[in-house]
Amino acid sequence: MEREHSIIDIVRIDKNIFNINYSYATCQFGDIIIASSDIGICHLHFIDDKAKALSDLKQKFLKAEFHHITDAMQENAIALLQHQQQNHITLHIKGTDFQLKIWRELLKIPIGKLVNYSDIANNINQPQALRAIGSAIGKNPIAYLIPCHRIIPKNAPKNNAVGNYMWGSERKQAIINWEKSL
DNA sequence: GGTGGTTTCGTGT
DNA sequence: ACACGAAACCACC
Repeated sequence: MEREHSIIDIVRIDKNIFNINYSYATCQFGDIIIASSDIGICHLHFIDDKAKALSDLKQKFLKAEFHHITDAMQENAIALLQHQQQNHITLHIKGTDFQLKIWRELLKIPIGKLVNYSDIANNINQPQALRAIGSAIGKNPIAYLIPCHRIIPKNAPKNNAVGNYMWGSERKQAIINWEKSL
């Protein structure tokens, strides 16, 4: 049997994280905060305000100690989202079984490809779970690397739209355009 | 062609 | 037990 090689894989957080490194950066789509445990990237958000971004992060991992450090895992992830390299990345995140299933499904969508919510529903054999899928995608904790920007409503092309996005449809459109131009 | 009600499922409360 | 969504579908206008 052929082993599946993915650039990105997901490990579920199954106990409290004690140490988290975080840093701020600017990428082609805006400012981000990125954080890592000793296992993998645990948080990546587009941000407007650093202080608020940090307090949101701390709120999510109440028992952890935070260190303002840029580590190799973060650098690796930032390089990957700028498509400057193809090293393997581990994401270390919280989620229900259903959410992890959806997020792993999103990781299969190639760069530049757009799919709709029905496609995802059919892929996981739950064609009626459309709204649940929308919610799960919206709760994705790792911006860009889990490519929620590649999911658009079924009639979006006809409406010349890209649908909703946690960090604004304009940014979603910008990311889609950028990937198309690669 | 557009609009509003209905179906449907996972989650947080 | 109940209400809420990053959806889709259908009937109706």
